[in-house]
Amino acid sequence: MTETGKKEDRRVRRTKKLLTQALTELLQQKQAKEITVKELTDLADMNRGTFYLYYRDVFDMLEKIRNEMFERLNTIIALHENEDVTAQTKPILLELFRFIAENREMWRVMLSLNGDMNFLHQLNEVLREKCLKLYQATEQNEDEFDYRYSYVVFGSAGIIRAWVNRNCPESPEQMAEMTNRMILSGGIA
Amino acid sequence: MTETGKKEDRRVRRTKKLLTQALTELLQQKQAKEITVKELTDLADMNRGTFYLYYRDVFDMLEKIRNEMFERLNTIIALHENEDVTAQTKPILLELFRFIAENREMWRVMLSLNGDMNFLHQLNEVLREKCLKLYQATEQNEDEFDYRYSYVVFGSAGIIRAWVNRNCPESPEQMAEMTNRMILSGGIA
DNA sequence: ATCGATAATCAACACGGTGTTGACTATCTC
DNA sequence: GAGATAGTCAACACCGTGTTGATTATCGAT
Repeated sequence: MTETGKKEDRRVRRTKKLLTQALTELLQQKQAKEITVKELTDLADMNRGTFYLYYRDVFDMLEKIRNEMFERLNTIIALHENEDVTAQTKPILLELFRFIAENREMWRVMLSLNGDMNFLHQLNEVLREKCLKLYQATEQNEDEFDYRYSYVVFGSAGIIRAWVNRNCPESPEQMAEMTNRMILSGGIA
Repeated sequence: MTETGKKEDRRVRRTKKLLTQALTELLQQKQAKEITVKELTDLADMNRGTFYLYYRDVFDMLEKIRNEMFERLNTIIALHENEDVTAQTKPILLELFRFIAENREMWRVMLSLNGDMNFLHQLNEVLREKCLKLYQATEQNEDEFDYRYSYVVFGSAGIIRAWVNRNCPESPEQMAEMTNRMILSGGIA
């Protein structure tokens, strides 16, 4: 998707960075739907027309940022392609929580009240294949898979949400262990 | 919140109903942010000004509909106030899934791509107290409660989402049993 | 240091949805 | 039937949008 092949012009990097910072700041205060291009560029202190050089509107910008994050997430997942899915504490979970901690502001915003269902949906898509393998390794009741899978992925999103909302006090190691435990042994009992 | 004490004028009921129908229809096609008051009232075949008699904008309308739904949900939950939380298949879960099936269109929209994080958040709030009781009955590790609770509620939301997306092929009884099982015995194993 | 390329600025524009107004007409409740 | 109130209609100023062309500032590369 994104042409990261050639390094961008310094001015372009600067502009996108300023806009992303401004958007992140505004998303702490209000929902994306309430954010206008005008106030975004006002906050970033740049001409309104500059915004349209890179994004169609605020939601398009949000989508591009989201895609960039999931591209990186996919890279991480791909590195664990041939991993033993029955291992006790999954290294991939640890990597996931480390990645989240590094980008905690964006994850917090995305999973917050002002967040985005698309983010949850995309998270679902990314983890689907991975879950399928885990599922096949444990030979479960087949027609329930969609529900089990939805339960696990959404539940994990809930954990992540609670974690980033508290600004990640626990270590990624703790979180990976806990999440793995909940996935395997259930939420309550 | 909403003054349901006195019965509304027939004209008011008609107007709100038409607007709600139009909104539900439009939400199947596009996101809330893309829906204008103009096209909403055009579709409902009424004067644009009439909309402003009851709602500030499209999102305000969505919020009022959401609140109304959660009011009814709270009523259901309150009826199960003194219930044995250690029972095998929880009657409250059954009631929940029946309620969802009756309002499946709205739940589908609310949990869809075009949905609303506020809905998830409000669902969290409503089920928090109930989960607390369930938790206290099983005497778990205390400092993990927030995470366990988030996992269970979000996970359940995932199940609900998958269910309404398929237009509820399974019965509420089946779903209540399955959800209860996943909450107690985990997502995978 | 210079030069060609291009990013960013600025002013200006038409467009369309917004939210509100006042006068009217239609419909409801009692 | 009478008084109250909901809905209609036309009109209004307002504001953000998305785009334009001309100008200036900054970049990367030689």
